[in-house]
Amino acid sequence: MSQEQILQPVDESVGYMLKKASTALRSAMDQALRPLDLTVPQYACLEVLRQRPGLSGAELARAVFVSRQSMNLVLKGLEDRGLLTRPPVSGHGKALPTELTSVGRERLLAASQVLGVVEHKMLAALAPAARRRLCADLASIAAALGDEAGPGGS
Amino acid sequence: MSQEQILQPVDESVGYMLKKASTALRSAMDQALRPLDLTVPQYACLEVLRQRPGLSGAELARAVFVSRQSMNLVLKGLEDRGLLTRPPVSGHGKALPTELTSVGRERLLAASQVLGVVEHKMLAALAPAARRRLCADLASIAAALGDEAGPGGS
DNA sequence: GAGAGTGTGTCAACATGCTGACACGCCCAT
DNA sequence: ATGGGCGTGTCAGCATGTTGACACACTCTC
Repeated sequence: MSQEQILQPVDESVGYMLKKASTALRSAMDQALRPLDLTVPQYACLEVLRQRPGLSGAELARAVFVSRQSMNLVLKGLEDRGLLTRPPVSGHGKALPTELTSVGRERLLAASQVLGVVEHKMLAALAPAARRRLCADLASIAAALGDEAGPGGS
Repeated sequence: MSQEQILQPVDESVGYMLKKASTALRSAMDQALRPLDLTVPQYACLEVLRQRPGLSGAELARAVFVSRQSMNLVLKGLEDRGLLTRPPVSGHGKALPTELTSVGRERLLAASQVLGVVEHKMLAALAPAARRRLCADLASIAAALGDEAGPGGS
């Protein structure tokens, strides 16, 4: 029942620093993407879609850690702007495979380059080996906490 | 103009894993705190307040990465439940030093123990040295991206 | 062929959080 | 004492995201 390490300052807590780093990255990405009229979820959606074309909205949602509904809004916005296409089926309940348009691919490329700058800035102080180690550690954390994290819908 | 490392799968992107780990942690903490009727921001608020009693709402907001307004709602909720006290001043524009009540300290202790389990689970695969290294790396990332991240209010 | 089971897209309601803007108190320089 | 600058608390409006629920399509089993 001893107080263990409860007294440690928050700056030494992995959880706190994780939140801090994540918030900083999110903010930096948002700022970098603003000139391109893209939000972070929108970019993430495009990026996942490039790597795995034809994905349905629900699968996309799981990959980007949002709910199906939010992803639907994102997709709607991107579709209206001509960055991706979905087969215009009238009925519900049918998977709508989504694909990037050439405009979408182009926009994604621009976004990748802008975000490359951000990532470089973020990792400038870390050697390649340290980066891989960090990535592996983060993966370990995510796995240990149960992979089914995030908003799982219904 | 070469495609550089654009083709790497998302699983090897530090940014992606950072988001994934952060989401997983947030989800796990939320679930762990639910029985105590506390949300993550509420817990964070209590924890910071324990380490630095008498903090004003705005300072608290910066420490927890939320806006003053959100923090105000959090504080209101916690005050109504008797977990903390603020001097009931009528006018605006004056800093209201906040302090934990004994009930608040007690609740915070319970939360710390519950979250200790989560943290242990999260870091089980990492040796102490690796934990410190991870923490330092995350701090490095946050610093490199500019410390003034997060919702900065007006 | 009929049935359950799973996955999907959509609607409504709700919760959370932020941006913008305002009024007020404190502090320092004049 | 008086003015400006800064920090703070609060209000209104809006955007985003989630939970819960429903209708429909596909597949597998009997």
